Amino acid sequence: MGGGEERTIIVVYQKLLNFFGEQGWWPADTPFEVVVGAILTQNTAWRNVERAIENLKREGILSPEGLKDVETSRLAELLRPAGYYNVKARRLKNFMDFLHREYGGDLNRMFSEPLHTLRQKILKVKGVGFETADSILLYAGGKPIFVVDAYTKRILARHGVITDGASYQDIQDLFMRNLPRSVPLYKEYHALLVKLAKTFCKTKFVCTGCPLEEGWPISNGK
DNA sequence: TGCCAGGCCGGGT
DNA sequence: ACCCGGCATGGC
Repeated sequence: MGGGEERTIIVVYQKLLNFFGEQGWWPADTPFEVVVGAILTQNTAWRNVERAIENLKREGILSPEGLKDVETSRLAELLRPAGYYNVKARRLKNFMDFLHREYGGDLNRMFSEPLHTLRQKILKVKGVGFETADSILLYAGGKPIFVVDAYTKRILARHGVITDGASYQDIQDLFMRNLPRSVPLYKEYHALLVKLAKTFCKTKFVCTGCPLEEGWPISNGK
């Protein structure tokens, strides 16, 4: 680590971008769909989230009004393929309550709030933790905040950049103090880490063919 | 078949 | 300030 920290963070990005190319995240048609997807993808395979979102679209309720008005039990049934459907129905409802109560159901109004204020408020919504909040802020709101997920932790830990005990804030700070404050960069970097994990880290313990292994900046850099 | 997936909450140390 | 069990479907 030491003085190589900044270089490490940037070199990893360059390697990933060079290897995989632009990812163009988040996979959604609208900012509202990003919000819904961020909650539904909690500890869940994205393919299953897509099915649930398809259900919401088919029923014509993928909107602040639609999700506010739908019966929670019916919403849960539509979310079934995404798993944890009772929990997630409640969490979507919680966020809708918040959105309508504070901003009249208008995402643009919500995102007009200053980043730090908004982040604290979103984190108070039951069912929205650090990753979900930051995903919403970055990918739906275009706010400059770096998203840390299980993949990010696993990849950094495996390559000795962090220790297992590193907190969300530790890791987020690591990225944000070593990168320019750029929304497109934050978006792309996180997307590339997910791409890397999905491609080469099939389980928590196996990581074969990882493009970071060759010439890993920790070992060669310095 | 069992383990895992783009977490989070509530209760217990 | 951590640590754990619970929540649930679909893919490999």
